Amino acid sequence: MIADTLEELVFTGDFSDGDRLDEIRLARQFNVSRTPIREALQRLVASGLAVQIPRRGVFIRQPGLVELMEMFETMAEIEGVCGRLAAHRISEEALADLDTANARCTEAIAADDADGYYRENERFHHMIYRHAGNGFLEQEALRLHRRLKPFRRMQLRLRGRMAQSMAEHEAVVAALRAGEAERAAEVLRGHVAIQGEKFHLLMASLRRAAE
Amino acid sequence: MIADTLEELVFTGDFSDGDRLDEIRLARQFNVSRTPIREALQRLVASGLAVQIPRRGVFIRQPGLVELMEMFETMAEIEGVCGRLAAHRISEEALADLDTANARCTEAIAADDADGYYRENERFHHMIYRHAGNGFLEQEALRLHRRLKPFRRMQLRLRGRMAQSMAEHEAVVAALRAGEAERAAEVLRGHVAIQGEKFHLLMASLRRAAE
DNA sequence: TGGGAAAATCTTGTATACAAAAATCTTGAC
DNA sequence: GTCAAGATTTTTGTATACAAGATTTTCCCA
Repeated sequence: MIADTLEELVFTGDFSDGDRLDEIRLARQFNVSRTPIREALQRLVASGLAVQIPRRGVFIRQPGLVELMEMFETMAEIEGVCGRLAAHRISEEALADLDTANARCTEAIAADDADGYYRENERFHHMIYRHAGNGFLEQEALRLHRRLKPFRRMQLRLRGRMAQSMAEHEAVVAALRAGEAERAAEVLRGHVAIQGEKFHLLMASLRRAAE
Repeated sequence: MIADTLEELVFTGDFSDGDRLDEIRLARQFNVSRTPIREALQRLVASGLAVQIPRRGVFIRQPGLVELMEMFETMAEIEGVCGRLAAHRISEEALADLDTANARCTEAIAADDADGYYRENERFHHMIYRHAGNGFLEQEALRLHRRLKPFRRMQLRLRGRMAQSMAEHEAVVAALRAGEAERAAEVLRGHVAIQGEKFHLLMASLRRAAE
């Protein structure tokens, strides 16, 4: 529970890169002893959100731009794999569910409801992972998806990105429905890879604005 | 350090599925207090080798056959991805290194040196991960590779498997050298997928022998 | 004799105390 | 005034004590 709260704090940017997570201070903050804090910190380290330097403490570690791009590329490849497998394994009902999610996405765009859009978008991707028909792969995909969540949301703010994303979703469903595995893989891979590129773009423009 | 030892014990089969890892007993065994044992157990849980049930303890959790097959399939897909990326990104020197590793593998087969074969085989795969040119993907590949290690070794015992595996390795290098990304991906995927199938075969025959 | 409730025991989870290592501060010499 | 060595403080890592929940045992009654 404490680990989740700390994770939230890292994601929401309350901690910045290189900050030391002081056990005693956190213990006071959460009104517990150091022991549960240490367990929470170990979880953060295990999930890659922090690094532990022996006898020095644990430091939060925000991924740099290059690492983020690597993570987006990996996510794109994994989604591609899920798409290729799903093309062979997905059921008719599941395809209908994907259509439903997409319809709700379109509604959300019309209503200018970014949160709603994001929620249904997430459902869409989770369904693809699920219907790859490989529970282990699904878990790995979910893990990485979750890790990239705060960064993925940012690029959705770009003008016209939501509509573009929707079109890509529909191409994915079309390929899956046709059972065209390689096309499904390629479309999904591109759909995620472009998120990484858009994110990169966003960061570059932000950096330029800061100067 | 204790976590590594425990991991070893799990891999070498000193613990079987569902065993409870008694903190007090382990503490006595390692001559330390419960605190470091608890930290080690948390690591095992984080790496998926054990599950923790609150107020009940942590239990070791060997993956069942279906999960293992899922893991092999995932590994095959990830290696395929590494191969596809590496086909575009690998250097001439690295290709030469792959050849060297393969040559050593052949020698090891001639000398009937299973350990040596396995060591060079591992180097081969690690190099492919490395030259996919994506540090994050590399780490993920290494993680899964490591997790599957004890099971991968088993299938190498099958008669003729080492020679077959070697031929596949050479096909991989040929595709990489030609820069044929899709072929490299397919060959590598097949190379790992067949390991899963062989492993399945082995388990089935072992089960039949037990009856 | 079987079933169930209560007590005893065991085990996890948390707090705290202590040891060792790292970081910081102080003091002295040049 | 600056640098370095030693002392002090801070901080992590480990041991131990205690609390709360889970399990087992025991005992009573039908």
